[in-house]
Amino acid sequence: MPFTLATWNINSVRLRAPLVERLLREAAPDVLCLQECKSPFEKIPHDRFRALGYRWMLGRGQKSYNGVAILSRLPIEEVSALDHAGLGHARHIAGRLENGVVIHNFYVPAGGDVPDREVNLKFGQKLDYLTDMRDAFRAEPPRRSILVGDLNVAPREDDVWSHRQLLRVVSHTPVEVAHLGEAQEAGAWVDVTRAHIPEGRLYSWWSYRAPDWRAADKGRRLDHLWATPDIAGAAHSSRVLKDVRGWEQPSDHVPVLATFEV
Amino acid sequence: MPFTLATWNINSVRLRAPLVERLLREAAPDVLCLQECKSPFEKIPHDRFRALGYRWMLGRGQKSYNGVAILSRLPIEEVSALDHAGLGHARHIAGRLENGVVIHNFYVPAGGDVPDREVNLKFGQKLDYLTDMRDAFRAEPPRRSILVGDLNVAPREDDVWSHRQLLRVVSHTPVEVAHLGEAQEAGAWVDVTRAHIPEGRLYSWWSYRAPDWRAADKGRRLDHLWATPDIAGAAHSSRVLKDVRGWEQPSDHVPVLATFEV
DNA sequence: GGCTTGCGGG
DNA sequence: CCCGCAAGCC
Repeated sequence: MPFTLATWNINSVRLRAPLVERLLREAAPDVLCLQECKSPFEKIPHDRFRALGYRWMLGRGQKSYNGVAILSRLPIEEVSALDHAGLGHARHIAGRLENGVVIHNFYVPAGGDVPDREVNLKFGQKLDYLTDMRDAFRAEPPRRSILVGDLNVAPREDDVWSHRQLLRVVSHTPVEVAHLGEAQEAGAWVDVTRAHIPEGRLYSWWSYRAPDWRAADKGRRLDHLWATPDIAGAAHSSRVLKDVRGWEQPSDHVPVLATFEV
Repeated sequence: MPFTLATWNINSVRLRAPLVERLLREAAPDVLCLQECKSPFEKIPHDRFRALGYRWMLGRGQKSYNGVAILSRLPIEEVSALDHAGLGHARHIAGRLENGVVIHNFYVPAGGDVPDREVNLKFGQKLDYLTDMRDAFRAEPPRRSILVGDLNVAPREDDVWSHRQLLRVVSHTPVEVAHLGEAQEAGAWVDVTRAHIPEGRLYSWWSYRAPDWRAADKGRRLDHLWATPDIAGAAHSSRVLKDVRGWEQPSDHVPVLATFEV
């Protein structure tokens, strides 16, 4: 049975519940992974999503920050909720579908402004978080797994609007790209999105600060969809829903999707 | 030439600029007096109102609190901006139309929770404000004048949903009613609204706290429209636009209007 | 219950 | 530029 998976940094799931509903209606993924819910888990309006067929919801929440959730119209059971780097943040949830596929939903720390762990605690935490991801995948190599989320790193040159201008901007610095690469390699994760769309600039995030986001197009690909090699070949139809950035009162991120024939 | 005057506590003129525009379109008063603009005067979006024909705007503003303005499609010139009770608040503006009629726009202090000036500074300031209004009208008796605004007192028994239950609630206590009465008497002000609608309960404010404001109907008449005797007889068509309380994202106050044949 | 600002965070 | 708070006020 094929299933479609989507990941979306929603930037407040309560404020943007109508947008979530619209995505569920229009793109109709079987599973939707959300980040930056900015809500205690109990206060996520599951009823509104259940009414559209999404009977299952897993996640972790906290008051004002972070928060991840998995909405699903396929049965899914919680597998883990990891606290990498010991931050005590709601940044990960993992669930398993009945077909045995495990879905990891991550919200990697943004890392603050200055890309120097000596002067910016948050940058160090981001690197530590990615290191802990790597170590966890080394300790227990994932199988039949999918990893999605806002990883807050745009690894490739064509994942940003200007490689040169962003080399010292948090999200595209070489040290972050290296850390993300090690986490990816440790799990042998295949970048499904780029496997399907290997050429050309591809972004999933455009800052709120540029009002003419579409014209300027100064985006970054911060949101990722990975799979382990044993199921990566079953994936197809990767897409990044750029138009969602133009919806009414949008998130600054857009959904990234793929379909798996498993 | 007849002209129609409206008064409305807007509770943030910037947030509710669309509602102001709707009132200007649908009720089309010649002059609209606003209170609780909650905006520096320069930041009031006069352009949007000018586009509807309201070329003149007078007022006083401050950052977060208070603020009064007069929008007009008739020429109007500023006459005064009084600081009763020495509070340094933006609570009064007065202008004169070309026909000589002076319009006073007041926002009387709400007065806090406890109706006792010994324990509640704000209640004392409210009484002092009303006393200063009285004294100013005694010192210079108004002629051909209109006074409107949120006076934050519901003077009559049928100006509140329950006279008995509100006797010790700020806005309807005997001492406030007496102070307002002295200010009214000092200017020989005619309560135009009640001259035209003498019978029955009449409210201009419903708390935000009751979600079922229309069913419960626990209102108060805090917003007033007065005129001096020399022109009060020229007034007609008083109305209180109760439906405005049901508009999208409403103010807790509704507009009060009258037309003058002067 | 809803407005403002200032804050921390993106 | 936009989010969710925490205060203070109405």
